[in-house]
Amino acid sequence: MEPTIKDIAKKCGVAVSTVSRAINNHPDINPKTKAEIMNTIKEMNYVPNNSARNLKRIESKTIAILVKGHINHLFDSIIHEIEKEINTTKYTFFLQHVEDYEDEAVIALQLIKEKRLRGIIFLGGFYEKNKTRLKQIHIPFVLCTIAARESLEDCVYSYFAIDDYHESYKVTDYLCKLGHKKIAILAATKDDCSIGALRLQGYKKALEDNNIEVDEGLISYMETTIPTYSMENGYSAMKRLFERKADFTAVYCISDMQVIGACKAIFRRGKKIPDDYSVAGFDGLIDTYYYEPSITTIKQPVREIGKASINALIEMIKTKKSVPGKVYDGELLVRESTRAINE
Amino acid sequence: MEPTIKDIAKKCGVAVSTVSRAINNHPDINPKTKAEIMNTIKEMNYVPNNSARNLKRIESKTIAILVKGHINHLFDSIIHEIEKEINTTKYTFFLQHVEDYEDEAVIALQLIKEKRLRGIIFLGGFYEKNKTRLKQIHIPFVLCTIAARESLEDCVYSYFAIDDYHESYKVTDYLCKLGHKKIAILAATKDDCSIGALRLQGYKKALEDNNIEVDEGLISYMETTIPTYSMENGYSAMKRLFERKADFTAVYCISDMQVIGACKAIFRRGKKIPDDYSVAGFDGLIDTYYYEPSITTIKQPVREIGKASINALIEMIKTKKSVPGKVYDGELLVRESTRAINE
DNA sequence: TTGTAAGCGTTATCAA
DNA sequence: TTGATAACGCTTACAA
Repeated sequence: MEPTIKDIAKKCGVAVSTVSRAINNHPDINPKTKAEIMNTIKEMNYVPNNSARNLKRIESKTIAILVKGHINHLFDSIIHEIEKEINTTKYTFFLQHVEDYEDEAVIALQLIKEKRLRGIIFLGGFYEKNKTRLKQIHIPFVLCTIAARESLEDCVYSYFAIDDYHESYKVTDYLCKLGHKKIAILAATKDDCSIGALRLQGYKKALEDNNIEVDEGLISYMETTIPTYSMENGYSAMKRLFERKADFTAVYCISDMQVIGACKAIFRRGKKIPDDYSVAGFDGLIDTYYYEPSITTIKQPVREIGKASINALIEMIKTKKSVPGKVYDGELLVRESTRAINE
Repeated sequence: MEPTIKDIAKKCGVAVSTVSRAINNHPDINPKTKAEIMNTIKEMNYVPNNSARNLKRIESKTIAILVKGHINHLFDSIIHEIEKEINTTKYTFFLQHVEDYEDEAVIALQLIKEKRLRGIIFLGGFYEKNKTRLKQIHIPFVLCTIAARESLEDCVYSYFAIDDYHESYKVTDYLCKLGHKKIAILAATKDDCSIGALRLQGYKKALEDNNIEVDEGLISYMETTIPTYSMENGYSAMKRLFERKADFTAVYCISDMQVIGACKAIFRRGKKIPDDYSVAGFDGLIDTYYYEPSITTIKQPVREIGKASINALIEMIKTKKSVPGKVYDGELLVRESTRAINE
């Protein structure tokens, strides 16, 4: 049987409260007793039961980061920033992945109880729907890379993200200004109603403003049977574009993972980038920098978003008041995969 | 204040035990009472406190996967397999990331207490050191992608991994057989004493067996200031190789992330792959398939390793007896980045 | 500086 | 089918 605090107390001939004081670094304890206790703790391999601790403790200093969806380089960078920033404070944090089909608000609610959380950062996910659940969260939270469109009256929260619509407009417009008239897009799934939809709308508006008619034949949607926003999906979408003999001189992919798959599909067809096709992505992942040719993309300001998120959260924990959110500008990274066209 | 089980009981005019029966799907409860209880639970937004549950519960059906280090596509694939497999059983699992500087055994010990774990899968990390801690783990565990060299007498455990030394030998030997005599390697950090060291040893042995002298000038170690096994590190290591005017016709990188960085460094220098340099990686990540040119690498059998790991764990939970581990063969994926050389 | 004892929110045992 | 009640392992007043 695993030793408990009682076993330690008994072995040391002290009360459990004394042992508790020892492990929690309370000041009012004889250093000698403490040393002795710590010793037998090591000896007996005692590990305090966290459930019991959490149950009893009034408040922790813990922050949770809930990450929606699977591995994602973009989030990875943001998490890295948050981590760096958090380590300069007295707070600790932990990561929790939330599957695509799970409701992040429900998980959050559970975690709040279980860990006595002080705050939460939501990375990805959401988009309008679970507002009701969100409202039940009575501790401060930040929506990170999620532009909160409606306001949540009773919540203490904030948000930091780019404007997906606007940034998408930006790349597409850049492609137009390069002289491209036939610009294909690798979009999200057809029924997407989150960032995928926003990015598609931005593309359409840019075309429109450049007097180019939107051609449904140049829109290739993600397959639902392949992991979303993956290289595989980009490859497949590109291939389908070719198969239906679509006529275009540039492709814009709404994510950097897709764009890499798309490039490969182009190469496989014996075509060159940017000579035959100009290609652009979205997110600013390092992968596009290392690809050959390096790929033009929109860089999300991950450092700023990460930093702002955690700082706002800590501020809100202190003041118990919402902090105004912020929408950031993305940066168009012009690289080797796009070129001007003259017809 | 958050509602507790007591509040629900009071509101429904029943005892707490009845509420408990309702939320835990016990058979001995009147469906009508249950329905009523579930209703007010929803109404009051009651969420059971997991800490209290874990504290009281005798046994869970929970398995933990402890992942060492940061995001890693290789682990991602394995986790995916484990997940699929676990979902066919009555067990549930959760992922926990362990920072490079944390001791996975310590975390495991805590988790066992806190969550009443039935089993653990360790993904990455370890390598000899924390044997003492490991021995304290009295529930079944699997070392995944970690070849356990010594045996842990009192533990119920298993391991599934490739033979890093042997596989590394395999790629290097392939390069030799292609006619390359001057083969550089992008290795791990100089002080590495885990898979990085094993892969370096395999490289050396292969050269030796092919009557090629190991040239320290052709070994480029990872920088400790850059994230390990990253594209950045590969790029940097490759650049340093060029800067010191190393003479070689092939480069072997001990990980697929590094190899992508290395390729870029080669392109930046105006050289071609495989015309000027043959390039090979290690791990079999999908990224190398989508790169242009596609990159020769050693594919780890992630499906098999993932499946075997979880199946062995469940077997061990049942029988309380260790299951023999297995060392898998990697597969040499010959692609476009390597070519024969004639001098 | 230390000990006693109450209680955190559950589940499990037993009796009704 | 239900209810009362004793744990689970810990922290924390309060008393000594």
